[in-house]
Amino acid sequence: MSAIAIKHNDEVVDLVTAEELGITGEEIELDNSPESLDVLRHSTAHLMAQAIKSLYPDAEFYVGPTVKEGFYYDFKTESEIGEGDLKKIEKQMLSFAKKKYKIEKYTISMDEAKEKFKDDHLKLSVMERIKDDKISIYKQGEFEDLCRGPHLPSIGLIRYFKLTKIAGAYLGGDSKNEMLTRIYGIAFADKESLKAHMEMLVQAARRDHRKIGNEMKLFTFREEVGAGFPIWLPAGGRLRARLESLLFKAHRKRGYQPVRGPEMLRADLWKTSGHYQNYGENMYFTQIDDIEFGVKPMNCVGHIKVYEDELHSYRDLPIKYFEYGVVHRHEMTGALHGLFRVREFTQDDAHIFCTVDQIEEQIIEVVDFVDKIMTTFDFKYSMTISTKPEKAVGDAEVWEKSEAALVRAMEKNNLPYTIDEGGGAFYGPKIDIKILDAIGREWQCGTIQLDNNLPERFGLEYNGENNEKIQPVMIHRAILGSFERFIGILTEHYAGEFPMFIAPTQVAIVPVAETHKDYAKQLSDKLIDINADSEIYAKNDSLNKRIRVAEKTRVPMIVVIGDEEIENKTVSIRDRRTREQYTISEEEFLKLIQTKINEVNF
RNA sequence: GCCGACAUAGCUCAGUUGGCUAGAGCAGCUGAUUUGUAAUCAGCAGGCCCGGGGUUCAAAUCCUCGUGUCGGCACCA
Repeated sequence: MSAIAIKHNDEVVDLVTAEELGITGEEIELDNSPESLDVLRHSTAHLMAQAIKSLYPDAEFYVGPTVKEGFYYDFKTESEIGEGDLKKIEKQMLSFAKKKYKIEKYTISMDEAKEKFKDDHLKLSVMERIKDDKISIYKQGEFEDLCRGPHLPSIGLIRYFKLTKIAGAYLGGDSKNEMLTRIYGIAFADKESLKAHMEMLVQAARRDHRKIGNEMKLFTFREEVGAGFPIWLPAGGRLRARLESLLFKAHRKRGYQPVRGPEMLRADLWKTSGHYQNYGENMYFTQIDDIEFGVKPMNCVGHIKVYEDELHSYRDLPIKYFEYGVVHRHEMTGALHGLFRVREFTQDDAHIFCTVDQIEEQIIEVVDFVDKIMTTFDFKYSMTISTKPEKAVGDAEVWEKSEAALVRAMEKNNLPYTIDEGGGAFYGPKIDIKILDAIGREWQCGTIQLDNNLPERFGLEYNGENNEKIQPVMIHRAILGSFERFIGILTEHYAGEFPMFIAPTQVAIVPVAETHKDYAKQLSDKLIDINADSEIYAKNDSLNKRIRVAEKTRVPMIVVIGDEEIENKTVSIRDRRTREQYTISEEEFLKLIQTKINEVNF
């Protein structure tokens, strides 16, 4: 093996550049190390561009970087390119690769470059973004492209790649600009890694909550109902109810009061809150008797009205209201995605009204709450504090105090966090919780936001020690984010194999023959008494078939009941994963289920 | 919203260059069988081929406008 690039002062430099500058460094070989793959994929992107150019001579190219999952190239052509054309492009790429063109490099001045590419409006707009007055050009065969590199010494080294997706993308990532065609691809140093990657994609697709939700009959969508409005089916309803009741208890323990605001409120209120002006595009409005109403996109206003229902003393604070709040948001059609992005969803929403001095302890409590939930579900998670943005409202001192409280809460609990400088909402700083699922994907779910704006707008107050009127701080927080999104994530996280305490059905009971049906029913009733749902598989099918079906429904536990079990008052348990069987007494079995259900407390 | 693809039975999918009564597997129903740990057998039923409109002697198939879904982009208090 020979080097494809070198590492000089921690920077990956390709061989032509190294020679040009007369520098040396640690050799990088063609393997699956991050540095090597980056070079390989970058060159593969160029090879793809070369193939596209030869197939579609009018094509103009924008940028072709490497990304987390491979590479892409943005380009423009008058021809229509569809998914079916990817194969054709791949073939062309291979035929170029076989010619083993060397990848050459030369440098020209910005002015020369502008002259050279004067008919290529995409290249010109790339150059606008470059500050340097020198432009390097990489060339392979007839094809050349301006690029910073680094690249492989020859395209002959590119063999194991695949074009994966074709899509549209706005020039410069701005929706005001024209749309280009983008093709995504992936490349590896060897065949096995490519194969493994493709297999990984298949596995990820198997976990897709839309697919599993359909198989397990958790939820569905219907064209005639409308896009983005999920329908919860019985199995999904049971799962969700379990989650709701666990969480309800957890809130009560922490002193939250269940409340409920109306689904629609007068538009004037949304003007007071600022939603009308700032969020109106995403809201649904209607008229009732000539009065305009807005369907709530958030629950805060309802909770504010609860707060306003009586006078509060500083002795009462903190006051915590929670609600499984159904909200409606007008998401754009293209954004809708299974349960992850819908137009109607239910938040596990709460608002804490407290004094400025209480912020820190409240944050600590919420963060602890978050931790309990996330570890219960085996999620790793990370937190980001977002601070004051340029466009912000409210008192500078309160901002400072609030931000400091968030940071202190993290530090005192020894919690790792990152800071997103200026990423806060206009009304206050926030902590976002990102969860990491079983296959390493990140999801934004929960959020904790400090708000001084709404208390101000609504003139909220409490009586202080000296009977003075003080404005409380409002903390918005959701831990799951929404039941829809969270259940979608859980589904993918567990690949549908939910743990006992939230599974739609805890036990599948399979009676061996018809004579054992009554006993199965009795057992099922006993399970209901301990809050476990079961399903009896007594259809006129072979035992094998019924066990197979039960396995496929992903119930956590299957018990088989026949003469022996009835005689000895036992159950024969079949473990879902290992397929092992063992027999325990009915009493032990019920206790086991009960423990498994109750062991979880947030 | 934008670019591209797709929409056939409850589900997963066939259906040729436009041409006979639109097929299969699973699920469902009926019957036989009563099963000891991953598919017993036979029969039956099931379709406005996403919805309008058009082209044609003839449309699931071609065109067009919607709706929905998928992959991205943009969006995401």
